[in-house]
Amino acid sequence: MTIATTAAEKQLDLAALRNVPGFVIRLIQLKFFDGFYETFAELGLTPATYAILMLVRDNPGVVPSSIAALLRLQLPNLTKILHQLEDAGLVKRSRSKIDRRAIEITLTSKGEKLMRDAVRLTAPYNRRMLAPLNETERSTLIGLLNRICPF
Amino acid sequence: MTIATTAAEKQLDLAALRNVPGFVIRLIQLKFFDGFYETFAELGLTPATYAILMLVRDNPGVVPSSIAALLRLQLPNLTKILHQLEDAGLVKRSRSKIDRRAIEITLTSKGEKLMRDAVRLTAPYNRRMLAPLNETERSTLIGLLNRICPF
DNA sequence: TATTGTTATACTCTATAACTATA
DNA sequence: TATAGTTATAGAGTATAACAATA
Repeated sequence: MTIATTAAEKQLDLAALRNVPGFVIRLIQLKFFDGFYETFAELGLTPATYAILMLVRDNPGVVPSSIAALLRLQLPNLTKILHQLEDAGLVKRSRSKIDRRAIEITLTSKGEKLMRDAVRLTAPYNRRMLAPLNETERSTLIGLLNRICPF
Repeated sequence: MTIATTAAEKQLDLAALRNVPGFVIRLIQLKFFDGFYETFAELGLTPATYAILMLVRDNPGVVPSSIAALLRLQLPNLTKILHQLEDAGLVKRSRSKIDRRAIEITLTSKGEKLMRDAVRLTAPYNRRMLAPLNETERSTLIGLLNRICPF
């Protein structure tokens, strides 16, 4: 006989952990990541590149240090990703004329097209992840999450 | 002059990303992890070991495959952690008499004491992470999160 | 034949230190 | 002297394959 591996089968007591938001949020985040790859893998996007490209789309000329601070990435790690995105022809890096240490990041037309495709997949993805909630509850959740989001 | 690195300083447009719950949840999760280490590092706990030990506390005799399935850990990775917890004297591993392939995990008295200490820190930690919300909003958020949590 | 747990290993993500060029 | 970005590297977390013991 197989040992049951789901909470329901095993009748595990999860009451304590369910009241630890950090634990619940971690499981939800894993669910969102799994769902993200199911939805966006066909575009070659990861959660990190999606966020970076969307940030660049809405803030053309943004510099790596700003991107890193907002997305909580270390600059060395972001540098590598930006070079990959440049190699893929999705972003352009150009020296700032104001501060020649800084690199201004913008989307290429290929990058813009990719993000248009990504945007089309975003609403269905969000709906699928929040499927257990009705429209009002989704809005409430998004509002509360933004209140505790660190920016 | 220093290039501003916070969203507020740079006046970055984040409207699109704020409406992507997966993105907001990722940032919140990083905040919870940072806060967790600030609070629980003195006890030597990580988010993973906290969850494992709490699960074992409430479900003595639970087997590794059940823990792994619930916490979304791969069994080989959990095996290593469980051996570390055993070496630290926090859990006991004993062969199941029903299925001699299975290992039943229980807390030692040292493990029980550690989790009593951890529980004392949990409520203040949760309150600190949810500080921007009032009591009603915290309950609403926890309820909604549990609705979309995958178990 | 399938499952539990283990070992070994590889891969990704993240973090840190040292360097350059610019300010 | 400090900052932006880069390079190299190390560490943690996660994933996969092969195996022994048991069902």
